[in-house]
Amino acid sequence: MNRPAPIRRNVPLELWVVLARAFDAVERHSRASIARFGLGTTEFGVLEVLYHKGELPVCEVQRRILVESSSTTYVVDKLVARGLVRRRPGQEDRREVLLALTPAGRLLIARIFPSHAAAMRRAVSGLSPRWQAQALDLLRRLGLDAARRLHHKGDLP
Amino acid sequence: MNRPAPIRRNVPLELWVVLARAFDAVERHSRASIARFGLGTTEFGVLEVLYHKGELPVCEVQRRILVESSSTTYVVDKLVARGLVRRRPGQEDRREVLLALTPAGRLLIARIFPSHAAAMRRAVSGLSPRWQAQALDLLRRLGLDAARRLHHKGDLP
DNA sequence: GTTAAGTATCTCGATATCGAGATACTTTCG
DNA sequence: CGAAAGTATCTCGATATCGAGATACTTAAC
Repeated sequence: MNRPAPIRRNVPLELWVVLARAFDAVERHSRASIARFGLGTTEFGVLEVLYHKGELPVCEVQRRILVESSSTTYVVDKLVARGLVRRRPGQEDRREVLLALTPAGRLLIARIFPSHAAAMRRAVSGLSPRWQAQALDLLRRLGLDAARRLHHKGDLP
Repeated sequence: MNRPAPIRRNVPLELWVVLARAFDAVERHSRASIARFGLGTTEFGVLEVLYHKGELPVCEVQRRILVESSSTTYVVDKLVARGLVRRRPGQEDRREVLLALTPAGRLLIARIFPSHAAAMRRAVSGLSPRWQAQALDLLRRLGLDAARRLHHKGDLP
């Protein structure tokens, strides 16, 4: 009935599993925190990036919040409808649409961001600051390399 | 033009960002690998857990693949329709529905799993085995603690 | 033993996300 | 210049996922 204790198993596969689990658990914290303010995580992401970076073209926002372009349009539509974000045609590059917070949007995100940041601090507080920094470094390397490999087509034989 | 080098900024928030980015990048590898076989990641997840654990009640499968119960029903419906999985009423606990692979399902997952595992090995190969083990440990601690905190209601003030 | 609370599964409606393709503009290069 | 390739955004249809609630069964409490 017992399998013969696969001591050092498949580390890469296990790493993928714990990565997914950790992301899921932390993301639930994020989702719950953001839901307090009647926003979805993607909507919050747009507000937050505009809050910290100022006016940006849609494509720049899209790259930062990790959703496809059609979803970005959808979410921005909702934020514009709620009067939190405004669109403006790009000046130098007329393909672009520039996004910025409205005063109402700025007010909202300024009010809720600190509380959300605190929630996220608690969410990752299972690691001490020292280990958080270590995890930060490892995850950055892992993510950058995996992203780089996505373009190397040779990977799927 | 340069900001004054915010040397050690908000580590928890940055950790959350790189966690999300790393998950996204590795998940794209997973998705691309699985798409080769005409399956979605959740469908693959069900096949894989039944392949490695044998017959299981729906709730057990659900816990492992990290989706809500209604989505599990939806995905299992599709797999049953394709003849890859079968349902069977639970014996001891008659609330349960037991899931198991059909011969066709077992054949399929046995055929594709090794190739997918290889793809995931490449996806996380930005870290050496030593650092993979370190990341595994940190992510496990991070995930378990974050999951534990989800029930502590005191966290959102 | 009866009731209450808990758990497992499923149904149904709502919605967030995706992917393919359309359009408009920009950059590159012969 | 002018064509071709590349990029930014949006539209539209399809679908995966969720959340609330319904049903059936089990466990715990008294």
